[in-house]
Amino acid sequence: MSMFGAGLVPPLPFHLAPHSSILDIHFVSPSSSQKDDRNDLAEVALPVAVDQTFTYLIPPELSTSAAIGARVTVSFGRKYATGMIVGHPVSTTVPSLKPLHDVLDAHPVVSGELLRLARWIAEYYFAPLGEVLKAALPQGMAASSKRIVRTQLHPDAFEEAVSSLATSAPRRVEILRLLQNEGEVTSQEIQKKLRIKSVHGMLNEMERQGLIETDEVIPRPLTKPKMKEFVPLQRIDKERLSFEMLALPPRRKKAQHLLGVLQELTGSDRSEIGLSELLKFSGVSSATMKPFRESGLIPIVHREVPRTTDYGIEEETRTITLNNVQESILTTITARIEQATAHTFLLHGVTGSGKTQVYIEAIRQCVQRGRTAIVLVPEISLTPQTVRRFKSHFGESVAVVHSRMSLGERHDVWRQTLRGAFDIVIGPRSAIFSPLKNLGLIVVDEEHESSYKQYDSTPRYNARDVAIMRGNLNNAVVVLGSATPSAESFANATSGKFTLLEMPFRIDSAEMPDISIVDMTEERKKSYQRLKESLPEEQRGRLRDFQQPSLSEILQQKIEDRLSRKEGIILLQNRRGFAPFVECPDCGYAESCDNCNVTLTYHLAKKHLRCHYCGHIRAPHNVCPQCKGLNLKMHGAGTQKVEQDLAKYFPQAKILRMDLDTTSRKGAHDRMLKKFGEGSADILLGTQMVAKGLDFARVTLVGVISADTQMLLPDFRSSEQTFQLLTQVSGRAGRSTLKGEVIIQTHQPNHYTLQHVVDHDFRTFYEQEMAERKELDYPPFSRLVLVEFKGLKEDQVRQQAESFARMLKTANGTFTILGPAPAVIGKIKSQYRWHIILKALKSTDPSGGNLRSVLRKAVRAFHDRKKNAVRLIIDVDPVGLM
DNA sequence: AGCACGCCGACT
DNA sequence: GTCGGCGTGCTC
Repeated sequence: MSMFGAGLVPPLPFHLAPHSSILDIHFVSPSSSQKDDRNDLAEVALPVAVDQTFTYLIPPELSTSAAIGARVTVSFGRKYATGMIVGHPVSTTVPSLKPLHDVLDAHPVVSGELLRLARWIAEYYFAPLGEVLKAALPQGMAASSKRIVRTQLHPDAFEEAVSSLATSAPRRVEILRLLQNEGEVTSQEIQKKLRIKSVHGMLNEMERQGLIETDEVIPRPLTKPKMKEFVPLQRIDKERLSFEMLALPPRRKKAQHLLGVLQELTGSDRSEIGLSELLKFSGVSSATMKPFRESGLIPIVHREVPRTTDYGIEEETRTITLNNVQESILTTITARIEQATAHTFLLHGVTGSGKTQVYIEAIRQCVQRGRTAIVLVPEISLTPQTVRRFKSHFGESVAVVHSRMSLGERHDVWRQTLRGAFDIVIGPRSAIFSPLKNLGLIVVDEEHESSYKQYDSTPRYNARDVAIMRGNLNNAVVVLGSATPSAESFANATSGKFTLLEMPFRIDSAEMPDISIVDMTEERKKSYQRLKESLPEEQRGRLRDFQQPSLSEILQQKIEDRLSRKEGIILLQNRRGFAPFVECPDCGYAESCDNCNVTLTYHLAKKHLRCHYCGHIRAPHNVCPQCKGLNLKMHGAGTQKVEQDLAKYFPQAKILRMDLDTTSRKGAHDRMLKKFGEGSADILLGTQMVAKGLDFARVTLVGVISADTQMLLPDFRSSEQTFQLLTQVSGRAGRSTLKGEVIIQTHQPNHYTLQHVVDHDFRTFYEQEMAERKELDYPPFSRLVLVEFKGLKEDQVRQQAESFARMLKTANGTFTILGPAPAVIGKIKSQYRWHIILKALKSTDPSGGNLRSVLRKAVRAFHDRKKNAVRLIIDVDPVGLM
């Protein structure tokens, strides 16, 4: 059964077709309502990689609870799976229906609006509806069963079985021994520990022999909700309270005080207080409390609360004074919120222009009008600093979701949100699915960030675009904010699809930093010359080993200067490890990964080579394996190399290195930022994570070690991403009265991207970038779909890709087909990768409808062919083409 | 995806 | 008979 009505044009990319009505795709035509219609069928979406839903029978005892949007467990194949009811078909052609096993939710956990959003995502991003819904729920809510294995054999019978199988069936003996040691194990654990490939066949055979028993059990990962005690102030008997206060002996000062505090509280407009807050506030122990609890004078109720993290003291004031620009923008946004119609704004404000203050005030306006708000932020910038800012303004009514939270915490927050406990949710990508009712505003901060796009698993959605769609469905206002908007969004803003709001100046009249470019090719010549002159004639042979220092002379001077003035320094090197290449200068051999087509990076701490794609680790060669030469050399510089150079030049400086390797431990990221903010470190050196979302007044120097790493990548977005990153990191400099300065090192000093970064000129960059995009028909002039083929055997991958391309070509669509060709990185984790890039011009296929329908047919045909040792991945609006 | 089922070949 | 490997087809 198709999830969508047959023959309908698939959904159009909304921000290009703002008035599409294609969302009304699921309906039952009135003529079909006959008296033989059934009412005992449920259409269930399951998180499996097949593009269809499944029909189940609703047993009478579940008929009242089997509502659309409720989760159900069902028998699926030999397993139990958790799915969601997405419809109630009135008839079916399925010959044998299974009944629903259970309904897990008394009330729907996905509203009609969210379900419609999920359907749109499924259709637009070519993902099964069940997988979309799974992504929209907290982890663990859509679990499928595991096979639990145990043995009930009597010890004597057990030993007998073991000895009789000892020679004939060694594998079974291993399984029995494992069960003996561990008690119960899952089939996956057996597979992993004993490295058995086809466990299930073996388990089935053993079950038949009576050696073991197995059971399908759905794990219950949901932790117990956290309960808290509250004192409901309205239920306190005030007269009795005064009476008992008088009755207390005078020496019981603590108790007197406690009751006094309570008396005051009952007179306030508070309706309740947490017991722990009450005790803390009145400075008494729970022992003092005990008799009152027992006598019932102070009533206690237990209630579920979310596990909260302490984000520290509220530093900021609750009131914000907006400048004129901010004020007028706020008025514009508020007016739209009041209209309660969907509308998208692009808020383009330079770094330090006070966008967050506008968000906060807009949210306040929204909440005051009884509506709710979602704030999306890139995960990396969801630091305690950011969170505290929102917490201090909205307190208990804001829920925070971030990656450092446990599954239990996230689950609690989600449940509470569903129940209506929050007006505001702030979180990364997945927070766009927050079950808020009466949504009025969605803020997407740093809308250009590629982390909004889920690129590594289905559904491959972009939360920014999903936000716009959710805004449409909920009549909510969407505010996309950025100092460096994506070309797509800016094009939509100039064409009038979005409303452009601009904040061209920094607040509090802080100045933009001075940015200068250092030509590293010149630097190289200079330092080579200097070295040559410093060496005596007979030692000049050593110049062959000359390695350019990672810091130019001028950057060194500037660092020296800031160190002496005790001002903060941020250095960006967007590459981790020590050296990204280890090569033999004699024969050209380069250390590369066995599983991936990439070079290995040398890591100093462990003195090993590491693959940044698959994690493969091995020791470096001492002798070139190709020519037996002894001259293997390291090239390029990662953060570790820069750190080493810094330590050499500035032995007295305290350096914090922040990259994936130093922040993998929980909380490390926050601790480092805190340390740097306090001034107990001088230099913050790191990958792009130093560029995002931090705001330290003491930073007056930003250095970019190499602008080239990203800029020269073979990807159509590389200029744009470089511009964004450099502008962003530059914005870290000089955020207060101290003027900031930025030094960018490059071998491409005349590249247009860098020139516009220096001039703080987004507009001109944008125009030039648009010209480049137009030349090659890239977005926003076209829409792209990346079709990837992946498999262990290259010839199969190539063949599948070629036949897929032939299918597309014979369909004679109006779009361009590039490839198939091996991907830029031709192999990752031992899987060969081939790509087909589809490009539909907006001028010829404005809705993308032609591309979608042709592609859908080809995908169906591909899956019908079944011989699938090759995986097909469809990535709509990909962020990168590599 | 996850699993069953069938078939083959090696080993015993 | 046991076990691993591989291709194919299905899940309401």
